[in-house]
Amino acid sequence: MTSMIKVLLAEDQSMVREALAALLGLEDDIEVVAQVARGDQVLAAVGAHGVDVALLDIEMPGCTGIEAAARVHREFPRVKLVVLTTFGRPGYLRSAMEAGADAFLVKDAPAAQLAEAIRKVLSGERVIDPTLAAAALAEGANPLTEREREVLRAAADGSTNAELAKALHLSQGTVRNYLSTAIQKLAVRNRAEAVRIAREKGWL
Amino acid sequence: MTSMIKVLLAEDQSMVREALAALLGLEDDIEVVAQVARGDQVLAAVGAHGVDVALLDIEMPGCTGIEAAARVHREFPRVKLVVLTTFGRPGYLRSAMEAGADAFLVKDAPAAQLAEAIRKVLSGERVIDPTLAAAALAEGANPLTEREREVLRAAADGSTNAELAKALHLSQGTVRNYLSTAIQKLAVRNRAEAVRIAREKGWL
DNA sequence: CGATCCGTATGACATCTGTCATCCGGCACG
DNA sequence: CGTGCCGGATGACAGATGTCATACGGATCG
Repeated sequence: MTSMIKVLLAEDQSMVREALAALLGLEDDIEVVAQVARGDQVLAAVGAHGVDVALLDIEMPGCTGIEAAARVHREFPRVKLVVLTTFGRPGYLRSAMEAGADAFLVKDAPAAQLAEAIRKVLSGERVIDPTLAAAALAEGANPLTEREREVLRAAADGSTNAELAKALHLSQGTVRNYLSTAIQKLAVRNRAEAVRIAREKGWL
Repeated sequence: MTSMIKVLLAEDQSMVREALAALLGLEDDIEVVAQVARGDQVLAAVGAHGVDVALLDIEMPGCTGIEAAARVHREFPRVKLVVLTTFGRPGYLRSAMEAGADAFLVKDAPAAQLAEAIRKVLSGERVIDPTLAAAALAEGANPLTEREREVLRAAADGSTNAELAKALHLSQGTVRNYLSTAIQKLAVRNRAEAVRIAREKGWL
């Protein structure tokens, strides 16, 4: 072979990360040259190792894989980005694409698709599950405003209106208004459902 | 070597499952003889392949890895059980141990501990993260009654009292009473927090 | 410039939620 | 046998939540 494909692996759970490394290690044209456990370590590692492809989990401490993807895309536009996630939320796919991802894989998919996706993005292809792509398009864009998202996110842990108001420097009435509009936009009956639905769609 | 250690791998996410298989495949005394993606397929697979060790993820469709562990323990008491989970919830550890697990690992732990744990349980040892064990002991037992757990579980998706009452064949007042006592036992201020805390502790 | 949307806020109102006291029947434990 | 605890229920009450109308300043867009 002319040269190995250099891959960075970003995933917070060591066992999964090292297992994925073992999996990719079985491919004789792929070499895992760096592993990180936090989103905020991705950029530095990409710079340090001259990687060809970054494989990014979404759920990570530090920053999400999507944010990391956006940064890498800005700083190193030639590095290919594969986003890997547990949750096939259409909103995630949308954000990942906006962040410049070249492939979007769910961990439910067969392992063989991983190496395959790495080779495909390197040859300029994009890799997206067609079912997910359809779902993302069918779902439409996130209807929530930035503020509504913030309030909903803050309300997710069961905080009361008074606590939300204090935390976000808003009046209690305003908090209620935002939650009310969010509840209506999501067509649900209370904040708890709103949080759940927004999460499921990847809108939070 | 005299004989390979036969391992069953139960984990719903194909990519993770096959990656773990690749990882274990690197060990020359371990052989993954079966893989399943659902909890309710574990028992049959254990019976069919004469496995020495079953490696069980907790979060799985069909039934949880803990339930699967309990069944295997009843039917095949000589099969060693390693429970693997994303979440280091003390309540999970407790339930896993009660189900007859020999080892309890979190996916955060270094990959090397996996093969190590498999060898240790086969030699009769138990493998438990000491930090987690301490947390499980410090936390005490689940204070919620079966009914309180059920109601809380049903309330987790944001259902209203009326819906809960209908779904559980209870009066609305009774639903409120159960939620109220659960809220007090968990020392929180509303059902949303109660759900969150109970989840975190693995009491749901 | 006017229309529209966002962020913020208030007040009033209806409904939902959480608490408490109280009750019943059943079951377990000393 | 009494004393608890659990499952189940009712009614009353206070406080939290959700809805609606309305308002104002700023931004954006035609």
